[in-house]
Amino acid sequence: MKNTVHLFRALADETRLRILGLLLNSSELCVCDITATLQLPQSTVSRHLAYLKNAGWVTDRREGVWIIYSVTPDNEMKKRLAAVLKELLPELPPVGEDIKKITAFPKGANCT
Amino acid sequence: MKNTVHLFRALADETRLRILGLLLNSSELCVCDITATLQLPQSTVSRHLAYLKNAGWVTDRREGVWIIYSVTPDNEMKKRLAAVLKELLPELPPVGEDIKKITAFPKGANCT
DNA sequence: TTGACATATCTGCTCATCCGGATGTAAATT
DNA sequence: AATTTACATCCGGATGAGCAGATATGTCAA
Repeated sequence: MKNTVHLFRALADETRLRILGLLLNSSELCVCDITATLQLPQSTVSRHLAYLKNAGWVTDRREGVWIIYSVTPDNEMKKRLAAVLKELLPELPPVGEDIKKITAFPKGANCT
Repeated sequence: MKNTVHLFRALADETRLRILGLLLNSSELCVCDITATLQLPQSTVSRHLAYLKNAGWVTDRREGVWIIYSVTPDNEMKKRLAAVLKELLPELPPVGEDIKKITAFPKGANCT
């Protein structure tokens, strides 16, 4: 139960919904691409990614210099919710814009 | 977007998930039945119901002395989420117990 | 109209979370 | 080893949410 509450609390924030919107539609992304897309301080993005990771919404893996995040629903509740979010989040104004932005530049374009 | 955040924030609380679990499986309930089932102070239940109402999850109507609450998803996001919650919330320990409790006594049994 | 009960709101407090700059850490390249 | 790049964490302040007791409102019944 506490996990479920934590799960929803992670969704109760605009920045985190934008991040999830991006990740659900891009399969995986590094922190710098997300930061560049959202136009927010890197510390803010990093903190929200940590929150999502802690709530079990995303996992990260290192690939050379970068740390790659992706959505990995590990139970039925998350899977079902992820499906709904993937479909409906892009209809929200900021998320739709974000997705357009990130598909406009090639992967890794914002990392040196 | 702010509505969506508010929507999820309403789900990020154990008491409110329990209330939704009850309402989704009982179609409609008065406050005193909910209070009796959850074994929480009436003011607490009332506050959370107001929160759910404000977030657009439930609506209320007066019927004599009682105020009857029910879940009324008024957009696609809420409809899809409600479907997931109706199916999966009962699997969580407190919600499952609550539903058993409320089906055990007849409607209105807790109101004078 | 008065009393009793169901429900809502007010109140004061605590605690969690948010933010962005600054600083820390880890890996990779030279 | 030193530097650079990518990312995480710490700090201090501000805001907002949660809580439950106390109080108010509204409805019915006598």
